[in-house]
Amino acid sequence: MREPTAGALTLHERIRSGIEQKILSGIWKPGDRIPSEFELVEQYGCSRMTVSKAIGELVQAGMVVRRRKAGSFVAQPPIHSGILEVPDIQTEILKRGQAYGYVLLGRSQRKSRKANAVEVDLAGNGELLELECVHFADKRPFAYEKRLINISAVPQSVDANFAQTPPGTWLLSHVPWTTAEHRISAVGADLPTAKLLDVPTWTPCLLLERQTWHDGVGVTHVWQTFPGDSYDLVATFAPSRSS
Amino acid sequence: MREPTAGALTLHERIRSGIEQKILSGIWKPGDRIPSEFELVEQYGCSRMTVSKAIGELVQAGMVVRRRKAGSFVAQPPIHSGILEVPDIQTEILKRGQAYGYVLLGRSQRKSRKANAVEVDLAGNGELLELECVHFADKRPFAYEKRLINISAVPQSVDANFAQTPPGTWLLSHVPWTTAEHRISAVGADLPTAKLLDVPTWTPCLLLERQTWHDGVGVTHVWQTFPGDSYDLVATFAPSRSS
DNA sequence: GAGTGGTCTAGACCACTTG
DNA sequence: AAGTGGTCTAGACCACTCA
Repeated sequence: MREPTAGALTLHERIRSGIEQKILSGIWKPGDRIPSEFELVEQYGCSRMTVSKAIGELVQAGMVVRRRKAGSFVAQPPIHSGILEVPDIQTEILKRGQAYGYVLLGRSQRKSRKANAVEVDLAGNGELLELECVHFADKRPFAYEKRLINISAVPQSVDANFAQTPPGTWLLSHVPWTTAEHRISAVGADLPTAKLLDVPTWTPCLLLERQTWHDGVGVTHVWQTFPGDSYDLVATFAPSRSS
Repeated sequence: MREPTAGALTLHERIRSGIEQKILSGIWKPGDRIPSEFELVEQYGCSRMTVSKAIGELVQAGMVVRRRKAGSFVAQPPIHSGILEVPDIQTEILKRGQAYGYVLLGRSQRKSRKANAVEVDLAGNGELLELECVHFADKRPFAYEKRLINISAVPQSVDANFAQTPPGTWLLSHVPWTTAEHRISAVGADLPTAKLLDVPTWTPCLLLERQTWHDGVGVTHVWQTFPGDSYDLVATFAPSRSS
């Protein structure tokens, strides 16, 4: 019993990894039921504790929820995993009790430019969708957004109606389980941005730059500019972390 | 065997919680060895699996590290738990390969002012230590910092030599396992700040405001102003989270 | 070498919740 | 009522690593 650490992975790690792959690759979607512990016990020919441990880790990672009698299910992906609350702007504004508005300024489809490191990093030399828009809270400009979408990662995006749905909101519901990197800095609003945001030129603004991946593939790269007084990013840390 | 869900906590939760309390309260300090699994088995009169599960959760939470033969130890507290990298400024600058410098501008001890919500929230109506300083990277101003310390939470701070050690660095090594809340916004540098940072007035700056607690008690509240072009906050998210 | 954690088993009973 | 997860036990063997 027990192979000599087969494949450098322990049994519960292999079980965990198997389920994780199904989820991250999108084969099992949020809300889908995963096999019951008994089914996995049969499939892997191990004891129930081992399966339970594997699933338990996925629960702690927030990828799975378990319900007695019902079974275990793929979790709804959190809004960028819940620590730094940088969610969808529409959601954020509505949560503040303000009216949300949105105007699409531009939309174009083109090849990524070799000279542009960001574009190459996002989409190689494939096709890009470029979007520009402004978000409004209670009729006042709240953020200016410029976004690139890697079309090969999200082919449906070419048919999406971004005149009605903001791209961030649309992407959230079409590409779950993403990894993201955020970069936050302070900039002065240049003339065109200032005009769009209805603030004086050179007003201090938060610039939030975010690159998103799904399954290792670049999905979108977005620049959002917020007037400094209209938006705070808040993050709370308790002593806790997993690997 | 097995009380009827005694105290609403399961056995492994009680074991976990017991150890956690010892760590969070500072009775067991980073690097200290915690009892071996066998000792805990005897102490709680349960099986080893149960103890192992409790410790395993603390490992996943990053509060404990286990080493074969040696035992299990209280982990070194992470720099504010590793997601939003807002570490100690000195560490950050040295990591960039720049020379670190620091000047203490002011230091005073006084009562917290009732009219000031931040001060009351931090220290009730107790004593405060107020510090102002500037951090330098390669001889150039990097950040202006204003800080309040709750003396009753960190009595040793009144004797600390902040002319030599920056308060952030000092606190990190004297008050581990803190909880923190960050608030990030963009502001223009006012005249005194601009002079200290050696930038033009009204330069866009990141304002990072951080309140820190230890064991439920306010420790420090700090405002750090960074010229917008000299500092980016970076945060990476993978699909994972614990409770 | 001996002590520690790491993993795993084959059971058991319980509690929840859904059908 | 039955199926599911939740917890726990009392063992076992292994692998690492410190003394």
